[in-house]
Amino acid sequence: MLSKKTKYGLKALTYMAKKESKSPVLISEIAEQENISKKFLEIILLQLKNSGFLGSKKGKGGGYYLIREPEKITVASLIRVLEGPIAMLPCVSLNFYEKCDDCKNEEECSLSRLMIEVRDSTLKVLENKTLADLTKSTTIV
Amino acid sequence: MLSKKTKYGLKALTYMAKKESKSPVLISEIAEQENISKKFLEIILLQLKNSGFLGSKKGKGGGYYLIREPEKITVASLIRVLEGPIAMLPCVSLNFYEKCDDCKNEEECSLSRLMIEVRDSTLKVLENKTLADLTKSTTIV
DNA sequence: TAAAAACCTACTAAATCACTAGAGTATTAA
DNA sequence: TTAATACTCTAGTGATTTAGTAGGTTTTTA
Repeated sequence: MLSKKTKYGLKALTYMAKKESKSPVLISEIAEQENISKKFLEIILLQLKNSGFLGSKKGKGGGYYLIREPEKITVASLIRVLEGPIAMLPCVSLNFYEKCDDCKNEEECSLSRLMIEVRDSTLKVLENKTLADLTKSTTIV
Repeated sequence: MLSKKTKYGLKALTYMAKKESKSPVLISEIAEQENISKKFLEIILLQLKNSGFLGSKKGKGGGYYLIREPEKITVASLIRVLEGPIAMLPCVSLNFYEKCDDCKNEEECSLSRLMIEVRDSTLKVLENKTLADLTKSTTIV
């Protein structure tokens, strides 16, 4: 399960990507349009800025803006920043690997092979979807 | 991420499935062999019993035993009992559906189509893997 | 009847989640 | 230069979940 933070983050970015104009978008505008608590969204957008996805401008006419093109931002990379690992177990995570403390040795673990399979099938989807894909209307598909 | 409860549950069941003999297996034996806290494992196995995967016998010579054949128990069904939803968002879960409170209407949600895709690719793996698959050695594969 | 083993009740410390309050700081338009 | 704007930072909070622990009860078998 994704946390609300991740869900909100993805929605906010999608909202920003949908707007063609490159002028900064207000936190409050996104919060209102997407039904997200403004204060909570502040934290999320700041984190996305600190991880290099967003830029910001203070003062009147300010707001947040995408730094890279939506086509170049994979959903996988966003989930990793907002949520953490994508794998179901830390011991099969590519980016957040942690050793199992209950396993004698990893090669013998009955779960790891399966969990690697799940991870790879999830990544196949998430690494190939970008922010740009999220902006496309879903109703017709 | 799966909770330790789910991980332990899957490991414990795999351990039981690996033993050919149909005689009951002790909680303490599983706990020791799989490095799981015995008290915590009690809770887990009880839950698996209450959801119809295990039977039990009290007193000397007692223990837990699998009710169905390992080949007939999908990993997906176990995760659903131990962990809950497999989907990344409640609003795209097949078995634990919950409405989004921030979405105006679900058809327009930018995330749902993607999350359905992730769900289906995960299920494709988990619905087709059984406890019997988990008992097979992973080293040679 | 004694030991074994599952079962049950209750509790807990720590972490995480989903926020909220309020002050601070940088920018810009008037 | 002042006032408004809008991001930034610090701090805290209530609810929930996680991962257990303690200790006693019931049932079964030898």
